[in-house]
Amino acid sequence: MGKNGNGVRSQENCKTCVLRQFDCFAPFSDAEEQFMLGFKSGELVVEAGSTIVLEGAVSPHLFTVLDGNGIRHKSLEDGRRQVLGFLFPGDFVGLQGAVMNEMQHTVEAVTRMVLCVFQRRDLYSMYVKIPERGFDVTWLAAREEQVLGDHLMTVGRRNADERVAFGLWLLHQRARSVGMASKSRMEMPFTQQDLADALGLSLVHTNKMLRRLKDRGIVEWSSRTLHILDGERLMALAGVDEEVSRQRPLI
Amino acid sequence: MGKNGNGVRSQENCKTCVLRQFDCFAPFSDAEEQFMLGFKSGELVVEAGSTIVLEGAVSPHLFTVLDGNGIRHKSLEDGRRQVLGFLFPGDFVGLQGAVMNEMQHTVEAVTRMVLCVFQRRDLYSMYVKIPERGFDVTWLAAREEQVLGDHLMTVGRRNADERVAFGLWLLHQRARSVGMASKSRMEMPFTQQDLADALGLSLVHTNKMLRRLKDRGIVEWSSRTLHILDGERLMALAGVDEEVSRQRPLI
DNA sequence: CGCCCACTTGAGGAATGTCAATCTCCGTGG
DNA sequence: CCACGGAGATTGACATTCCTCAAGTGGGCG
Repeated sequence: MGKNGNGVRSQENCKTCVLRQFDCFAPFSDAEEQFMLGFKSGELVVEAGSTIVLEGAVSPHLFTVLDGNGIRHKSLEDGRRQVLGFLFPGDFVGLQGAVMNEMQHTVEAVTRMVLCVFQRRDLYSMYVKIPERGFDVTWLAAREEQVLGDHLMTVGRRNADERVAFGLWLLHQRARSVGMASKSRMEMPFTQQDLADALGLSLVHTNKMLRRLKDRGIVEWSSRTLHILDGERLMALAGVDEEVSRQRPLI
Repeated sequence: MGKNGNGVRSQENCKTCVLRQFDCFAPFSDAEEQFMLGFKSGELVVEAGSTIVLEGAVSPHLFTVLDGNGIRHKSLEDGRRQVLGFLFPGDFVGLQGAVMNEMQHTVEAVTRMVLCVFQRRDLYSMYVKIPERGFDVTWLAAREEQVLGDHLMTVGRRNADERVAFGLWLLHQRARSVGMASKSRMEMPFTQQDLADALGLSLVHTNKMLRRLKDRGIVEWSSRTLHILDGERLMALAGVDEEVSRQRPLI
């Protein structure tokens, strides 16, 4: 796994991609892999805290997260920040910029991240050469819309403890699907501020709700680790059902 | 314009589609029209209050709104409702159901609506035969994601008067783009409850914010009509810039 | 050792929600 | 023609949630 100067690493085989081990991703055909190899233009490694794409900017790149975590967020002039989503391995980044022209949110690395890099200008040819993959991209966009819909519902209509429960459940769920968490334990890369900004709550109030969840024996979050003490009650409070997560495409 | 029994009307020529008159939609090539004629499977007319697609259901159809208004919303068991968006002519409905398998929100007619109907099973063939249109569908999905992101930002981080200003500005903007409003006046098909549910506010508080906006000479909403009294201040309060709305695809 | 960042906790206040009463249309039936 | 009823809008009083401010604590790292 060679690495050159500015963080862009050399290409690798997509079949052996580290993400392929997880059964949450749909398998690849040979024809697909053939195309994807040409589509992939390199790998990018960024340190924690780096901005990957900036709101309002036009980027020539698209990414798939290979490793690490990030967040997508928007900010108002006065600094109020809304986190739109948390990034995990397998997530596709920058589609908005590729089809519209400009990203309407910022993407930032929370830990060190490794990203698979694509050229925006090649995206359309994918629709022509491998329509199935084009369809997959639409699938991902529709999925993102669904997730944002849930998120909006949570922020708009649930109260603070429900929101926090929802946020923690979501993070745990996502981490588990890519092997970053066990059934009851998760290494937490995000801060309480990140969570608060995702849920439309203040940091202080979020902290108090965490305290309450701990007192109730539902979850405990301390020293960068999240413990799920009572998954059933967490899900009940979050207002979610057990997810029968079918496979999703991986670009 | 023949109409048969249960509200499904006969096909028409897409070039003469009522929506083509608006320059917010990108033009059609002949090849595209050829395909779209085959893709279109009919028209559907529904009365105000009807449900078009139901959360959790699998529908064999996709729609483009030809006339009228609707809302997309989700509800919790206890009745709390979140409006995800307002539907205007040109909007594409049911994509989630077509690519995933199940809609995660309900779509409901607020006025009498006319919809152009497509078969879900034909969608994939569009990607194969007219990749450009497949790309357009992705464009629409990405756009929807962007709009939901703005919406989430508003609900999560703006206070009540900003939210109401944002909601009214958005409705006016959308209505204008399809000729349903003048620069300072709009026929309002939605209720204050709809707006409140979109903004994550109670009906009562939304009403009080409307009162305040009226007292400040910014907007006035009475007897189903919205008057924009001071567009500049409305936009400032809503925290938006003048939209340089480029053309968008019409499916 | 000391600083910085994330987290924690309490106190007080502002924003928003809930409840309840009333009003204004507008359509329907007598 | 008028009485009635229902849906949406409006307003005031009061309750609650959540935010802001302020003052910590605790651990990691230079």
